[in-house]
Amino acid sequence: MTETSNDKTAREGSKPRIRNIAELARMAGVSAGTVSRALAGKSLVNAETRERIQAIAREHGFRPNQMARRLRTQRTGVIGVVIPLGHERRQHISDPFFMTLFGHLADALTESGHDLMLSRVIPGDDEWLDRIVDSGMLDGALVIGQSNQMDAIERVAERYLPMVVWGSHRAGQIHCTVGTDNRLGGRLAAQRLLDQGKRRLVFFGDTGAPEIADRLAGAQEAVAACPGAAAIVACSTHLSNEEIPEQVAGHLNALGQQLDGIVCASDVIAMTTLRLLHERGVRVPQDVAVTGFDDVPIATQTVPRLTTVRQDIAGGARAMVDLLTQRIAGVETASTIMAPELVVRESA
Amino acid sequence: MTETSNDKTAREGSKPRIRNIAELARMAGVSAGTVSRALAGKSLVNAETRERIQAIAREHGFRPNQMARRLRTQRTGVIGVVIPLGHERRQHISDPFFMTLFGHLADALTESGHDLMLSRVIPGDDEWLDRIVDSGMLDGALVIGQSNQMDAIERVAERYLPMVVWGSHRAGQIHCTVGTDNRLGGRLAAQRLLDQGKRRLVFFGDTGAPEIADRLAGAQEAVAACPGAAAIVACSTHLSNEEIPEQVAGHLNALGQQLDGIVCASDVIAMTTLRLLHERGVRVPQDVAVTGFDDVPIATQTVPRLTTVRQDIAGGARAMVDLLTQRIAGVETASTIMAPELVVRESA
DNA sequence: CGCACGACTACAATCGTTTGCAATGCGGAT
DNA sequence: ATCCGCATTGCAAACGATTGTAGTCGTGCG
Repeated sequence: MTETSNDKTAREGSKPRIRNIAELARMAGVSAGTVSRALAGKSLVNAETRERIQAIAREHGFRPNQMARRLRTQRTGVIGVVIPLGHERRQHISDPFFMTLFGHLADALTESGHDLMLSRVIPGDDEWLDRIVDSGMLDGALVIGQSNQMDAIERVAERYLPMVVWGSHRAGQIHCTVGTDNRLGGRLAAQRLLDQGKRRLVFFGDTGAPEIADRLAGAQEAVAACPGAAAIVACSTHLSNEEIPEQVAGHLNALGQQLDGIVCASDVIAMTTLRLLHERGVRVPQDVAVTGFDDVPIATQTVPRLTTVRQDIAGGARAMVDLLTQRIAGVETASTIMAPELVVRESA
Repeated sequence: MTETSNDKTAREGSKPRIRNIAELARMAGVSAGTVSRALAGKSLVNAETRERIQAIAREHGFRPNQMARRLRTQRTGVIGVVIPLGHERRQHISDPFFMTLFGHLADALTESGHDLMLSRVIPGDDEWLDRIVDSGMLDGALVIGQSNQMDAIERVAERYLPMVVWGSHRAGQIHCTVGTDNRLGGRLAAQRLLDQGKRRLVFFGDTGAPEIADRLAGAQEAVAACPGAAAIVACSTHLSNEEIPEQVAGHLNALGQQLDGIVCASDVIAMTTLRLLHERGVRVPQDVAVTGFDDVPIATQTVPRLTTVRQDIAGGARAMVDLLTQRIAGVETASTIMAPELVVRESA
């Protein structure tokens, strides 16, 4: 304890902290402007002075104040990542899909030299997104999921270019999205079940979000095109972890033997469904087949392993950052729709 | 399309954008200082003028420039959340435990009126943390996991007060941590297996991180105290999702019938272990019992449901934010060690 | 020897707020 | 009538960097 204090004092004594560029300038015997240029590594300053200045800065661990720099240059290097929790107020952020996407976004942004600022918002009014993009500390915004906030997003997009949204693209929509063809994805999932001879399909998911609604629509298309298949039953199931087990259990009880295939709107829902079916002694996929959606990492570790519709999350994250970079530069980009892919494992 | 453009023009025409406080001041016929006070809702300005100014601001969607504000006030309202990826370079961020903690941190910070800036760093030199805390845009920093970077963290803690770290607390350590008593946790897990009559225990985890090393140490203690139990076998298993299946499979193959209990360093490792045991026809928990660690949400949805050591993640997040708030205010706080809790489900 | 030029470097304006202090105006008390 | 205090508001100095422009110095060439 005592030693520690001494060390600390000694260390700080040898390195009086430099507060700003002017102080460093005084120490180096030059002006503030020169220091600024030297630290930026510009060639306008004599190589020798530059080296000397950088040496002092390194020695004292000096780092120019970012706020001042950003105020002056009018660019922050910060990208806002926004997760609107419109239809899901609880722990949405722990959803593995969002987290995986978020992780890849963090990677891509870091790589392109940006910082990432997270905002989780529960939209209270219709100004929530305005507040974020007008905060004056963002070079651009990435919105993860449209939730039920299409209107607010659309309105901001009319005037704010550097924004890219993960989600569905609807005809005539102004805001730039990156997303999977959810309708096709839903169709692929349902088709797989139909191909396995299933005829009484059920859909678990919350159609309040446009992505999910599209998945259901796709599944319905597939069923409608299959003679002999019963119309698909849509069961509302929230995405939040706490509520899934209870809701899915409720659906399963209510439906009884009335089903032989389940299209789940996400892998998390599917995982819970698998467990509940197992507990009821229902064999998967023989008695009931189950498909997921997303193909998050844990989908490969379920029992049985999950047949699911894969979204290219890493590719999507890269696309979002690419598009955003262009939009920051003033280019008006078009939306990107990625093709989903059926990954057949054991559950269907 | 055409309508859209018109709408846009009309909208923008009716609301010329206000660039700064001075412009607003001119419109309101007052000085910039008054506007500043009015927008801050201070009582020094006449209630009537204040209302008028706020009305104009609202009308034009004006929001004071945060960079300037922060430069002037010398506080950013931003907390940095840092995830060092020292011993794990790949997709560590998608680890459910970190994500759950991260989500709760985001909640707690939002609630206390802070913004959150994420930095994932792969420590290349020993200055990575210095760069972050000296960036001049953070009021404080929260470090998630010590990885193998104790030294760098410790060095920064000597001079930088507003920092709180999730992880282990070692004697004489300067930096403030919040974490679980990992040694006790490891002991609880191993003891559970011993209580179930298991005698040949194995540990899966990467002891490069101090938390994990503590868990192993605890498990070893329990085994050492049990007559007739074989010394625990430690198998290095990385935390990254991609590598777990392969490594665990390798361990299981190598060990053959030599084990009847597995202490996993995380729920994710446990989940994969369960699946691989299932594929090999090994019954859990009859033939081999398995424990996890963390009690993340998915632990309740495995087959069979996972017996695990629970960390109070939500409580930990709150504690981290509380301590950080105190440290920002200049108080030197002590570390918090939370008690782990054995959650018995089906796997052990 | 003088002048022009190149290479640096100093000076000062600027970014948009916040905030201590001074100034103004008005009403009431002496 | 004078003065004091209170409630407002204006003024101007920070905050700490960046950057265009102007100035200085030494050198090479005519």
